[in-house]
Amino acid sequence: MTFKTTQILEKETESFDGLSAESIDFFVRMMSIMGLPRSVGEIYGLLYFSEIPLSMDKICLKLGISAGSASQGLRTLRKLKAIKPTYIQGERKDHYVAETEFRRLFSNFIKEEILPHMDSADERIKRLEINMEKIPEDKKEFYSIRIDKLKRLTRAGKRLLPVLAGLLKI
Amino acid sequence: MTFKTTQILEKETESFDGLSAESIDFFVRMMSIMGLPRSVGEIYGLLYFSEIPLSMDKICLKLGISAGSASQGLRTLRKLKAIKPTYIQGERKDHYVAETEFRRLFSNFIKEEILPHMDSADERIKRLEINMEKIPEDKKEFYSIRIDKLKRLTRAGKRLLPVLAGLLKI
DNA sequence: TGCTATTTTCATTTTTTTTTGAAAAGAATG
DNA sequence: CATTCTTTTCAAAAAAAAATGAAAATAGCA
Repeated sequence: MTFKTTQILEKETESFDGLSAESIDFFVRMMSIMGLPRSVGEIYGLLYFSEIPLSMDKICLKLGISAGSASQGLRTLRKLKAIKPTYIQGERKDHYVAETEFRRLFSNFIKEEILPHMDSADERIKRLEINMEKIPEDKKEFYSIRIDKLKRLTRAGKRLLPVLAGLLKI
Repeated sequence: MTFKTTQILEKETESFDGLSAESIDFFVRMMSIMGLPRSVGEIYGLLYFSEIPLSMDKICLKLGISAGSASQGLRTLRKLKAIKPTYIQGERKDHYVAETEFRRLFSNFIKEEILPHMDSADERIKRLEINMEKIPEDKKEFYSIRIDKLKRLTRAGKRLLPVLAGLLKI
């Protein structure tokens, strides 16, 4: 007893079951902690609990999102290697399955989304040091201690974050 | 040669120097990665490079932000223990200094902002399992493998994240 | 207690982010 | 290589998040 659009004849249902709904909810929240938009979590959540690879238009249909959103979301998930394009015999459209190894997912998230910020942080610290030159001698100590802390922070971040994903055995 | 408002007579300058500007820039970006609003980064960045404790109205004045923003931002920073209220002899206003031990800062961030999400994730997983009951026997394996992965993910998160801050020696 | 200084709250406004949808670009097929 | 199917792009719309500012609440002092 599933809803079908009149325009397109589909073999699969257009709506999703309770399991998918909960899964989508789960990943929408998780991705939102990671600063990723709702649509990205929705797509991943749908794929995570799908036994078969889904095409973009099926994703739009099931989630009720626009082609633009789906295209953007799939791009983001591809970049994070959170989904895999899968060849389907005799199908023209791309089909996607979820990458379920979270270790890989987080490792890519750190590499793509966090570490680049660390590099630009380094540049900002360099500019801080340039500004230090104008500081009177007697006040330099306070500032250089603080700048040192920032340096150690970015160094620790760059070292620690990649290790973090490695500790996940999932 | 500093700008002074006509209404309020101040001993300190209202504008901030290049060092503060870079510091604010640094923390605005860092906090934004952590999902915290601009104003929070601005306040922390200002305090981080201030030799003296600052009152809320001084913060508003220096950053050009509203009282509401400052109040909200200070509340957030207090909750994260990223700033310390400091008693100043003969001053009625609260004054704040930055907590510069990043370890403590991140540890509180994880405790306050991340771990609560893990708990609600657990509840969503419970709901997933309830939905499992309606799944036909022959399809159960696929779904229970995936649910298991989610369980292990939240368990790993709850164990790993608190350790992470401990690894920082800053 | 009453007065004043300070901080918080919150409805409204502003800004930023995300989504939409239609047009453009890019494949694949016959 | 022309046609059709599919995906991407991007300006505009919608939604979400953050900031404002004035009123309310709170705290400190005489």
